[in-house]
Formats: sequence, structure tokens, C-alpha cells
Amino acid sequence: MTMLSKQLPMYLRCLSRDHSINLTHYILQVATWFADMWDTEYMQNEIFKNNFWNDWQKLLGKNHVIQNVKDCDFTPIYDWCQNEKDKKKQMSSAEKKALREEKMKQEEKYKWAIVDGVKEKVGNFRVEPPGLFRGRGKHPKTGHVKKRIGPNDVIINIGKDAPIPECPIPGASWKEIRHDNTCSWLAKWRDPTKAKSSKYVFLAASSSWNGQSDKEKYEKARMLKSYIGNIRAAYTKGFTSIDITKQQIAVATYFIDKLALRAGNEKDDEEADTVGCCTLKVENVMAEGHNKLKFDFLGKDSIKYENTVEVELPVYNAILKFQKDKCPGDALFDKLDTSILNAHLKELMPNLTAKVFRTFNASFTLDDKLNKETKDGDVAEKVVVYQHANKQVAIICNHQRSVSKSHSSQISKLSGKIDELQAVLKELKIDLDRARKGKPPLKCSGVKNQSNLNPEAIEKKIAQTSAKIEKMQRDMHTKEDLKTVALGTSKINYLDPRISVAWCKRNEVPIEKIFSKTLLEKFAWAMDVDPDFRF
DNA sequence: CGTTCGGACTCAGAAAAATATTG
DNA sequence: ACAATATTTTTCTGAGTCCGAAC
Repeated sequence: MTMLSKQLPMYLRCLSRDHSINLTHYILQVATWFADMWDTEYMQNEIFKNNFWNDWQKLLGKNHVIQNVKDCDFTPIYDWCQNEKDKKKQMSSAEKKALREEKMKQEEKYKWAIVDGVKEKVGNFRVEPPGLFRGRGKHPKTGHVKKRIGPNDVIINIGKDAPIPECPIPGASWKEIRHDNTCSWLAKWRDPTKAKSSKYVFLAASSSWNGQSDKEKYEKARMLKSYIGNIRAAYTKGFTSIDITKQQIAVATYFIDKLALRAGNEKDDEEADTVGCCTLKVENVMAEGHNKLKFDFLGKDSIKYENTVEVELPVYNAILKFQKDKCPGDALFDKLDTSILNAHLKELMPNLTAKVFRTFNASFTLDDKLNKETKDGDVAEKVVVYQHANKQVAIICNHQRSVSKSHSSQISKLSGKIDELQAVLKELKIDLDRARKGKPPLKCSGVKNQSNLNPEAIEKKIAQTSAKIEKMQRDMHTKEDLKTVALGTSKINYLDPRISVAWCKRNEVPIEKIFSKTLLEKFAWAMDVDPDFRF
């Protein structure tokens, strides 16, 4: 707020030619959030702009001088924002360091919780700052103002005898102090963008509570291994069931098993229109002949799922039957929802739900690929094998990332360097030829110290250059290969860390080559696994 | 009973920050 | 060595899953 008062006159000048317009700090702040996004694609998004305008107009009031967002020139505020960012960037590294240390010092007291007498790290200890809501995909609420959360919004959950945390805003108080030991959250507040849901402060991923729950997740997925044969036999039988609900359950389970689809809960119209298995619409699956089904839909986070797969004939015929007499927009599995599906899965294995198949599929695939593809070689080669296996998993789970803005320029840069090196190599080969005949090297050659070059030295140089070229070509290929694939999501959420730790032990690969510092902490529970561990 | 609702937790890619590489 | 740039790691918060209670 102090910062804002300094900005006030600036904002006033920016927002209107009429300097007398009185805008409150909050109205200005909301305008700044909008202006700061002037150079983003959100400015082409009519829903975003309309939602912003509607909320902003409410703040301005009905009879405000500003009657149309189009009359406002936001570019001066945008310029001011850019300038502030530049100033931050231009700080010396010493200044940045001092600022960082000051921040660390202030935050230290919020970072820890004593749980059952053990000091545990807290995950997100800050409430989310206000701003303009940015949903993913075509979100109907994008652009709406997300309001500031204060102590009065926050429920604290602590032990009965624990001291109540000091309220950071003088005069204000917490909404409620609760003593519920049946759940793990430390604080929560209502999500300002979704009336029905809450935001939570949980322990960090490295906490023992989360570690235990992680381990249980993987143990359940491992249990599926011994049930999967029967489950597959059961759904194969179900493909031709005359009971249409049973038939739909069978085909849906097949998709979840074979394609690692998510369960697919119902969504309301206040959210982006995405689907999972149970909510697939008839147009999301196309029968293409020769038992091939083409899947095309937007899944979680509006990530496109596109995959053409050959299925068993009874599945193919069942899909044709489910689509019969339906229109686009109709549910493919009209007799199903996630609770029916999961209730059925629980009959096949204790506590089995749809998501377990994803964990099972991912971890099983990693274990399988690692053990089939690892060969003798140095650490670097083995890490490549791991990354390759990790990539197969990411593809199965459809974990994508957007291509970085500088990707193509980085590729052409690399390719340019390879061309240069190849030219050097060509000259070296000529020089080698000449050196063997006792002639001096060519002047234009990239070789320095030409006076004392013998054939052996040139040969060595050729070998070095060739190796360099090969490495760069491999790097370029990998970069292109992984430009849309996100490897991290599966590593964090789907791959039993014991597979990786045991593989590292067996192959003398340092675990640090696979897990970052935070992942090592998160997976502390898996580090003492036996080298023979198999998923 | 289903069906809806909301609570609590897991999982998601983008963006920011930190770190490594390069020229 | 050092600043610019590329890469990796961490943070952020939105978007799912699944459960159980209430209607």
C-alpha cells in the first residue's frame, strides 16, 4: 500500500486525460494488474477483457466518468511496470543477495511446524496474492479479479495446547482456530475464485506425513500388479456383455488400463470444458476402420490428447454401438460416472480406483524399460537410458509442455555451430594430408600454432572435433525430441522412487544424477531400498 | 437409495529463480 | 574472468481425483 501511494499521481495521469478523475488505490491496483499484461496474448482474449472490465466497472461505480474500457490508455501504466521490472533487473548482485537474505530471514518463522513433536517443513506458507485470475485453456472466469485474502478469511488448524500463531496484521484476527487431528492441513481459506472450494496450507513434500502417504500410493499400485491379470480377463469378458452398463464399465476400464486415461469427473459450466474417460463425448473417439480408434480431446489443464490406437474388435464394435443414435456433445459412456466406475473397481481389488492405473502403468513401464534397456557403459550413457525410459512414461501419461519461445532460434544456433565445426574438420583433414606429405598447413585453417603441427597432433584434433560434432548433434536431436515432452511431472508424481534408487545402486549411477535436491528430500523414505527392488 | 455438495488431498504446466555454460 | 545466455530447479496456484455426509 505504501508503494501504491507513491504511484498514485502516475496512475492518474495514465488513466485519463482528465486529471481530476478520482480513482481509489484499489481501482488503480486492479488497473495495474491488467496493464501489466498488455503484451500478453490475454489482450486478444475477449472473455478475459470482458471479465476484467465487468469487475473493474463494479469498482468504478455505475456513474463513473470512465464508461468504456476502450477509452482508457493503459500503455503508460504498462511502461511504468516494465520500468519497475528493469530497475529490479539492474540491481547489483550484492543488492539482490541482500534483498534475498532479508526475505529469507523474515520467512524463517513461517517455514516450520511441530507435528507430533517432530519439526517438519511447511509447504506453501503464504496466502495467494490478489490479482487477475488466469485459468487454463478456455476458462469462463479468466480475467476476473481474485481478491486479497486477510486473516479474517483464514482458519488455523493446530494442536489443542499449541500457541495460536500471531496474526500478522495488527488489529485483525483469524477467522477460526480449530483443533482437528484427523487431517493434515495447517490453515485454509475459501478460494476467492471458486465459492465451493478451499485453499490449504499443507506440510512440504519432504515431510514424513507426505512421504508415508506417497509410499502407500506406490504400494497400492504394486498391489495392482497381482490383480491386473484377473482384471483384464474380467473386462475382456465384459466387452460383449448384454448389460450395457457392464459393457461400458468394461470398455472404460480397458481405456484406463491401456491408455492411462484419467477417471473424468463431471465439471460444471464455471470451468473450462475438458474431459476424462467417463466424460468422453461421442466426437472424442472416432472409429477409423481396421479396429483403429482415434482419440482427440482436451484433458486436464486443457492439454490436447491425440492418439490413434488399434483395439480389440469387441471394443471397436462396442464403441460403434455406444455412438449409435447420439449427437456430438452426448456422453460416450452415458451409463457411467466415476463413482460407478470406482465402485466396480473396488469389487476387483481393495481400495482400487481409476488413478491407481496411471501410477501402476507409469512405474511398471519405468521398471520394465530400465531393466530391458540398461547396458554396460559410462554414467552419462546410463542417464540417457533413464531419460529415455522417463520419456516413454511421459508420453503414456500425456505430460506435455509448451515449446519454449526461443526454441527454434536455439536450434538454428546449434545447427550453425555444427556447420562451423564441420568446416573446420574438413580443413583439418586437408592439413593432415598435407602434413603427411611434409607440406605446411593451409593458411585459412582454423588451427592455431601452425608452425609445430605434426600429423599426430592433427589427428588428435580431428578426433576431438568429430567428438564435439557428434555430441552437439546428439544434444540437438534430444532437444528437438523433448521440446513438447515434460519429464518432471511423472518423476514427481507417478514413478515409484524406489525403482530409480535401486537402479542407481545396481548400475553405480549417483542418485543425484536423477533426483534434484528437493526430490531427494521428498523421496527420503525410498533411499534405503534394496538394490534388487523391482516394482 | 441415488445424487449433490463440499472437503481434503494429489497432480499439472507456466513462470520465476537459481545455477551452469559459453563466448 | 565475467557478463550474457541457456538449462535446471523451485515455486506457484490451478485443475484434477475421490470420499463421505447430507439431502
